[in-house]
Order: sequence, then C-alpha cells, then structure tokens
Amino acid sequence: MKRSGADAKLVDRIAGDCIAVRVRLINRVISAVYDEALRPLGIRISQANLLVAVARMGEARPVDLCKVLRIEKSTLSRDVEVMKGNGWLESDPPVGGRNQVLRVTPAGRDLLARSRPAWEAAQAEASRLIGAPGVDALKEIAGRLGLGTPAG
Amino acid sequence: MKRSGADAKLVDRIAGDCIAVRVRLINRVISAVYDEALRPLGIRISQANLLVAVARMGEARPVDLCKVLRIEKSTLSRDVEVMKGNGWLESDPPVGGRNQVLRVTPAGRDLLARSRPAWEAAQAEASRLIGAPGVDALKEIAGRLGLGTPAG
DNA sequence: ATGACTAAGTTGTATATGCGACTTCGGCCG
DNA sequence: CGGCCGAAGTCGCATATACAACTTAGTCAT
Repeated sequence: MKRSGADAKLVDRIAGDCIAVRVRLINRVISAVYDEALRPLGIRISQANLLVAVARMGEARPVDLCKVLRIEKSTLSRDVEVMKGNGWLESDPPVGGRNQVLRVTPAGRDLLARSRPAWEAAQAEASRLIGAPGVDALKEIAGRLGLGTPAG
Repeated sequence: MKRSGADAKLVDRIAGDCIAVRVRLINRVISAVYDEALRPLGIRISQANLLVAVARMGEARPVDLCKVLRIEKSTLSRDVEVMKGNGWLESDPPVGGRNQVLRVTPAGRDLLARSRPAWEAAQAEASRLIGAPGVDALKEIAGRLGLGTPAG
C-alpha cells in the first residue's frame, strides 16, 4: 500500500496548506517558551493568562472570562479549581454557586509581580522567534477572533 | 486590595502585548473550527495532522515525527496509542521496541480521503476568520519555527 | 567482545481542553 | 405564589500536552 497519486496529492495539500497544523505548532513552540521561563516561579503561561484576565476585570464572573478568553466553561471551571488550590484565586461565595465572582488573592498579585522578569524574557524570546511582522500579524488575527470582546 | 497603579500597568502590559495569550486563543478558536467540521468523521484535527504526517513520510520513526511536529516524545507515544486503537495507524514491530516504524493503515487512508470535504470546509472557514494576510503570516511564522525541518 | 554511554520509548503524574449530561439557581409567566 | 425554563456551573469522560523517571536497545571505545 504505497502512496498512490490521489493520496499523495491530498496529503501534500493538507500538509502544505493546513492552517490548523501551523497554528497548533506555533502554539506548542511558543507556549513552551513561556512555560520554561516561568517554571522557576511555579506557574504556567495558561495560568498566568487567567490570572491576568481576572486581575484586569477586578471581579470576574466565570461566564465573562469564558467569553473573553474563548474557553469552554468546563475548562475554566477546572483551571480555576487548580488556581484556587494554589492560592492565587478566590471566589465569593467560595462554593460554586451561581453568581460567584472571582478575585486574585494577594498571593496571586505577588506572584504576578514576581513573574514580570521571566515574562519579559519569554516575550523577548518569542518576539525573536516569530519576528516583528509576525507579532503584529498575530495581534491582528487575535483581534479579529474577538480577543477582549465579551460579546462573541 | 484594589488594583494599585503598578499592578494595573503590569496587568495591562501583559494583557495588551502577551504573544502567548494571542497564540493560545488563536489555537483554541481555529482548532475548534476543524474539530467541529471533522466531528462527523470521528477524527480530530490533532489526529488528522498526525495521520497526514505519517502518510507523508510513508514509514515514520516516532522520533522523526517528534522533530517535524515539535511534539514531545511522550505525547506522541500516547497519541499514537489512541490512533492504533482506532485502527488508523500500525507499527512494525507492533510492540514499542526500538526501531519501530509507523504506517497508515488502509482504514486510515480511507478516513483521510473521506475527510477531505470537511477539511476543505474548515480550511475555508479558518481562512475567512483569519484573513488572507493573516494566513500568509501564519505560514511564514510556522516556517520560521521549523515546520517540516527535521533538524531542529 | 564487553562494558559504558546515549538515544528512543514508555509510564507516572499533572494540567489544558472540550463535549455531553446533569444540577441548580434565577427570573419570568400565568 | 408556584412552577417552568434557561442560563451558569459542575462532573464524567476522552484526548492533548509536557516533564521526570525509568527501561531498554543500539553504539562506540578500548
């Protein structure tokens, strides 16, 4: 069962053009850069993102975070659980009731402040890897996809 | 504990500039587009990517796949396990020896062929969401990050 | 040839991610 | 006021992802 002509064409087309292949690879490589830089601090870039989003909102309702970050509610629920366990987030009321709001704890704020140098280093490395035009393009794309637009 | 000036600046800087935030959001949104389109076929875009990569190589050694896809060896090991279970990949020898090679099964090839329309639809939708210049930029970035370059 | 070293793969553990099903509040309608 | 409905959250399940530790199989030097 060798690659017949039609198969090869399809395979080459997907491998050569697929947007998802590229987006996913970029995600792995870039996330690794930030994770590596942040590792000494015990936080991952996914968690730092969430921490920043909550900090930005002051008091964040889970459903709003989901809209802003384009994350599924069940995913957010579990991410928050881990971060509460780490002492970086707290909710009011503590139990997963209905109109709970999330807040960054003092420990969370402290961690964020201490993370700055590592974040800056990762950001510089990512910029170098991607190139300035690429960075601009990513910002443009993320904006198109609704970054920061609660109303999806 | 309200947002003091310094905190707000740091938070705004990260939220406003962080490359990882954007890359990860793009990844979630775009992967969802492909996953949704492929769902009726019972395959995910991550798996389709792997299937295509193996098909392209003909006979693929895991370690080479890891280099090409920039995936950790343990991740690949488990992804392959699932895909063997689904009958899309086979290895020779079957047990996880040393110089095993992976091959796409006839069922895997058939699935790939049947997936084409869904993939094309997802590709079109992703292009629309991202915009033509953005698509070009993503290709350029992925190339810079070594897409298709076995030697990392 | 044999022992040391190294590279390749697997397994344990943890997090990230999403779908589907379920639960439980809140608000609205009569 | 009481019941219904829909939205918000949680939980079960499956996969994707990576690090650390371990296993094993080639390789290489003597």
